[in-house]
Amino acid sequence: MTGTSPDYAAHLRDVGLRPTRQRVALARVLFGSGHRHVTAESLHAEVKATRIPVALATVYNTLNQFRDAGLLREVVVAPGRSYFDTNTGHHHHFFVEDDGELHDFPSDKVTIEGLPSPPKGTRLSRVDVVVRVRR
Amino acid sequence: MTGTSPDYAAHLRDVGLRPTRQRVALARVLFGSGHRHVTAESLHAEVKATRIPVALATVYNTLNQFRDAGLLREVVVAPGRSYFDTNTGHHHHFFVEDDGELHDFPSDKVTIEGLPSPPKGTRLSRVDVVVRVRR
DNA sequence: CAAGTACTTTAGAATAATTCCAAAGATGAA
DNA sequence: TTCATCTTTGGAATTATTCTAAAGTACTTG
Ligand SMILES: [Mn+2]
Ligand SMILES: [Mn+2]
Ligand SMILES: [Zn+2]
Ligand SMILES: [Zn+2]
Repeated sequence: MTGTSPDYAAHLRDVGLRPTRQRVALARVLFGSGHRHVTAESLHAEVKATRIPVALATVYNTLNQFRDAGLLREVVVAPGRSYFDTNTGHHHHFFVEDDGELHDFPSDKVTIEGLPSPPKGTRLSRVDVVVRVRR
Repeated sequence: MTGTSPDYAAHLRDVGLRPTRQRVALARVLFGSGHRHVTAESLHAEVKATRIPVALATVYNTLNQFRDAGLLREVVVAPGRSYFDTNTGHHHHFFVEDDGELHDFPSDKVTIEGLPSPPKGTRLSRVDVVVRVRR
């Protein structure tokens, strides 16, 4: 073992969320290993497998809260297909259309130049690049 | 008046679709004026306003068929928010997060360099750039 | 630590977008 | 015209997500 497990309760308090049993369990699964792309359903299944009771509605609530708190980023790639991404840094995605897989790629090698300025009255929020590929 | 109205029936036959009354009506609304971003609902409302009876299911069927035939492109920007775009040429989008508006911008001024090669076993299908902005 | 209050979770109902179904209708090849 | 094939349609079904109101938990304060 290389390190102690992070103090998720403290992290949650930091962003203004009470460290409830289910929020901590969700955080553990989400942030315990490398970066991940999950759906509400897939995350729900995973957490239930850890024997901690969580309702699907709670998973949705929590994912939305984590997103709003900046802990997660939401990526929409197809109708009815919304992923939550634990990688909140600058990066883009490959989306494999056949099976719905999502893969990160770093944005530091990618240059996007010549973007027009935002429509008047608006300010830039984020630039999403999705590279769609097929098998 | 500057020109005769396009022969939508012929266009439809060209892509292997029977020129039914509703498909022609939908094509007319979709392609009769400049480029558009429509939802199934909005298009349904528009066509019904022309006094041609169309079921919402038919609008969905037709939009999917037109998309598969390459007459339309589908743009997904938010969960539950799918637009069909009559502009199938190379271009990208501004998405105004507050109100869901979508605006085109040409891709010819934009340079995207340094994209990594697609994951093995896949070939490139399309690159979508969505610039999210806020009011 | 005991209370009390505010915040959370939850099951299930509700919504919204989209697809499916089987029957009725339209299209076009012969 | 005839007939097989393709389309349309209303309504039910599906899927993703949100809402509701009641029951449970976390923090503040005394
Ligand atoms: Mn899912
Ligand atoms: Mn819509
Ligand atoms: Zn990612
Ligand atoms: Zn467009």
